[in-house]
Amino acid sequence: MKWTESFLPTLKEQPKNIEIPSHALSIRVGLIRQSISGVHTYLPLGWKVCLNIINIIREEMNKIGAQEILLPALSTAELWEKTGRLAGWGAEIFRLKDRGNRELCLSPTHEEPITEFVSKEIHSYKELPCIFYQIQTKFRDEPRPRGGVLRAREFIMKDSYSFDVDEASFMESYAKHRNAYEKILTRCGLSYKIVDASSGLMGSGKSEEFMVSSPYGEDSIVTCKNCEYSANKETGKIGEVKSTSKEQSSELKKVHTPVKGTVDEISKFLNVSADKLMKSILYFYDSEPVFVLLRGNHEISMDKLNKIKIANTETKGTFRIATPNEVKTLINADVGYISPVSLPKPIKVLAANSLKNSNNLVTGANENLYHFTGVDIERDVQVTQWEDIEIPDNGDPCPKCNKEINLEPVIELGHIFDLGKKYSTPLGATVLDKSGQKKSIYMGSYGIGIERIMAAAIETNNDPEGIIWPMEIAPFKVIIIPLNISVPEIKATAEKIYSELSSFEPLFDDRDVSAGIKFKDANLIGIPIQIIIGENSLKNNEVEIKTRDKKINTKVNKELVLETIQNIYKEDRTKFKAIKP
RNA sequence: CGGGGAGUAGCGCAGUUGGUAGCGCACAUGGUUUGGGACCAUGGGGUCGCAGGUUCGAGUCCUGUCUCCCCGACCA
Repeated sequence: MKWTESFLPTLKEQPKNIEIPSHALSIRVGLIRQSISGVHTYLPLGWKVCLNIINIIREEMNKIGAQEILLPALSTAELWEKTGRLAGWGAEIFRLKDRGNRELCLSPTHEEPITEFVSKEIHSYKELPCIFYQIQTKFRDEPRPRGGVLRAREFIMKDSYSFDVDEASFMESYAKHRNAYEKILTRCGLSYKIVDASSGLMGSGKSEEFMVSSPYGEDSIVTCKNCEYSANKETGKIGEVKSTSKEQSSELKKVHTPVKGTVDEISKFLNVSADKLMKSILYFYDSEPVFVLLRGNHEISMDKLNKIKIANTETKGTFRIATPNEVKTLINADVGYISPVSLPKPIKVLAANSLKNSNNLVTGANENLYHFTGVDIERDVQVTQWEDIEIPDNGDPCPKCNKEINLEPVIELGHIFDLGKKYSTPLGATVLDKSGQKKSIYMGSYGIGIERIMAAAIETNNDPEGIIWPMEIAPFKVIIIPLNISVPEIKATAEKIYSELSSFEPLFDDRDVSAGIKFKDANLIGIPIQIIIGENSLKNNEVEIKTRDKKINTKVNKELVLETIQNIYKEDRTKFKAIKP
């Protein structure tokens, strides 16, 4: 491709109001332009990168026997009602009406449409296992899009769905996907972590996420400094606190705290650290009030809480935080001044494991503007149940080895789910098994974000001058830079090299502009290999070959360019193979 | 949804007590340049986010509204 025949709008200036490096670079390099909040146009260069990523994904999906299809983006609201997800997605699902006033939506994901399709088409266990995938635009009305394509309202996802007769067979489909995802991300030049995750709205069982470490990531994972343990912050377990020798318990005392009842205010006022505060939050478990106790420096994990069954109740209920009015009525004090300590009528107490054996704590005194100090949880609180209900924090003990864990921000690139029969049962996707029995199909779903891969690749491969594309997703592998196109010899050499290298998708910077502009642009766009043709080296019949990652900077005879480039490319392939056999 | 900020040329910005709409870059034409974002000359480009209002007169003051960005809440 010749530069003068291409649309490559690079920007010299940093776009204003943009904080995230990959976002700013995407704009400066001319990969994307925002249309409306969270919705983007892909320019030729950006789309080329997306297509490269898509090609890798296609190859790896086809290798595991998945078949590509294309489901519609539009579906009826009714379909989503059948699985309860219309309400589950809430405002995040884009909805519209057709001319016949029928309620439609733009699919945010495709479990429902694919399951409906399969329910009509697949009837026998002999047709299973089966994997369908598609690469398609998804629509999610995110409350706050950010970071360019990192969190968008319209984005491209490869989503696949596996259909198996039983769990054992599903496990194989799942393992195939897990392996394919590892290959995809490795080929995209990313180093990733696979962590246990919360399946949230999507699934019912196990799920795992593919994460890339980045300070601009919106998710967090916990990893152990000592062992292999890692998980999403939401689901990460907290180990049992070591029974360290506990300090002498002081007497329970009621103190005047004429400040707001927040952890910050109270810890500042009493000059105690947040971890010495005991957060007491009133919830309703169905209709029964329950105190939930946390350490002051910890947050509750709703994901964990929702999995807990309160002892001696028959069925699993749901938790709902009490309203300020309900708190006032029940306790006669405001939120921030309540606790289960010295309550006239007892309320069930669900306490976080991290509070075990704790003493000299501060908590609400059930009277506005008063707190207790010297609380010993064993002595002063009737805990009915101990559970792991907190979001882990830096320094908490690892659930596997009890050493310290570490919180780390990450970008989520992929998420794979064990769906079980969550969709097949309500939508009637069944097969007849060997004995002629009707069985709901065992499903899995697997998503990976195309633009997020692009953004993550930029986020983890850039320097102050621009992007450093990983070879396989680079929009061009090679850029040919004749320093002065108006010198006939330079022009002729450049053109010759350009045609020699056609198999490497070279970009030929044939603009008649100063060398500085060409160097800056080449570094900004981040094409992996640069071939520089200038008068100085041409005197010795040589041209310069540099890699954008600065590892190679050499001069070679102009007849040996093709061979040199082939070697550099081969070397890069070897690197890829070395990471993942 | 809460808090903060911003909308003036394609991009980045200035615009004083209300008085003819500006600068840099980019763009076009001609010329000089050509190893790290060159130079000279000339030129095109704006209903100042939108709608009302005050005024002889509004980019500027008032009211409403839309959009975008940042922090938080929420969220595969």
